[in-house]
Amino acid sequence: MTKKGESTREKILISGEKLILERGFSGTSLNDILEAAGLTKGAFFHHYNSKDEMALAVLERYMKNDLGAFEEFSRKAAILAEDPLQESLIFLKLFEEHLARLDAPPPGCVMASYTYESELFDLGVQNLVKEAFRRWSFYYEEKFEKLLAWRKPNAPVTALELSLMIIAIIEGGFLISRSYQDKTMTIRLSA
Amino acid sequence: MTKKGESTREKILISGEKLILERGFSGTSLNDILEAAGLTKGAFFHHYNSKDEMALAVLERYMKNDLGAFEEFSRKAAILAEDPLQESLIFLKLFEEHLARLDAPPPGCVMASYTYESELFDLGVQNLVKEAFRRWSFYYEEKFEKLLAWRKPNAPVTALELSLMIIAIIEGGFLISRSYQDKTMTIRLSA
DNA sequence: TTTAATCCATACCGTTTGGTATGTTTTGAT
DNA sequence: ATCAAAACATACCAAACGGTATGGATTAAA
Repeated sequence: MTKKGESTREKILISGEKLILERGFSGTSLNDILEAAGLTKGAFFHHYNSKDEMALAVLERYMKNDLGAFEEFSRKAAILAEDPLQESLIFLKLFEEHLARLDAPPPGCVMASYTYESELFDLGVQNLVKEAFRRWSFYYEEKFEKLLAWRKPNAPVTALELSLMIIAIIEGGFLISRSYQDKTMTIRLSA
Repeated sequence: MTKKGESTREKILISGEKLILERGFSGTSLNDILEAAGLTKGAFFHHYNSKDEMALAVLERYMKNDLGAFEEFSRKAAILAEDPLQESLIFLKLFEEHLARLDAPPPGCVMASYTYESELFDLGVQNLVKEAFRRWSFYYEEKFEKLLAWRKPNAPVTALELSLMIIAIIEGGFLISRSYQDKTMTIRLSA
């Protein structure tokens, strides 16, 4: 894989992700993507054997970026904080600023987009979406574990419940803020 | 509009909603819908002038059903309860049972589905989605108003914030439970 | 500088898409 | 029973779709 090749792959995935988040996967044609990326079919089918194969690549890239940012914020928060609660709050703050920054594509989540078209995807993609949610949830679970060990909660909640809850809130926040076309509305998590 | 005509309209909208929730709007072809409904193009274009016109009708029907159920649960809860908190809890319980019942189509929300393909729809549909969220949120807002007036909350929260929060949780719950293929996971709201 | 592999553009193909044209059946009122 | 309007089926269409075939340009190692 040459550098040029790698770059066009990225172009395809970037344009693909953007358009998929705007119009959905099957609402996005290959020509749409290639026009946005300034490429042609020859380039596309040299790198991917089918549109579905690209769907998988888009998801993998999204996951890598997302979990990468997650770990970065996690590290920063661990350094800056002095106790578990402060750490979580700093982390959420960083995550929030991150969400506020990305506005070029309408805010959204590739997993969520694929989920609402799930019947179209093969099991490989479906399972990867599930895996992504699981991984994401597990990261939060670890954080909540630490919190719950540090201070007993008022209500009897588990770390797993809380992690699923926060993911649901984020995903729902994407939806509402997008429908309202108000990116600041990706709902304040600090409640 | 004869009774037969009304019935075929319903068939189209029912099959349409089901398939749209499974595959997304543009992932669902007219032939898919018509095959599922046992009809042909002649029938379809007699009742709707375009696929987009049907998208609108599907959304309108979904809103009517959804808000209808909402008001029904609201009435029942008001009768059964003795104080605002109990009323809200009963309402949530009814709503939860309602969600548990509908399993034939994969659980989901038409507004959410359209939102992740929003660039494909004209402003009429986009605004109706926004309106649906607004109405939905307003119903919850009223409930929270009553609750907040009854008992001062610990944290300084507004009814609007809480209503948006609960909608986000429900929408996010749809997503996760669907990806996990576990309908009981549409996340316990009682937290 | 040659050379083989990678990379990509162009032209084309079969299928599916949303939509139309036209004719037949069904319905409900008179 | 008659008849006009409503309801539907069938056959067809142009455009867009995902995908292929082929040949020319780039690249990087030898």
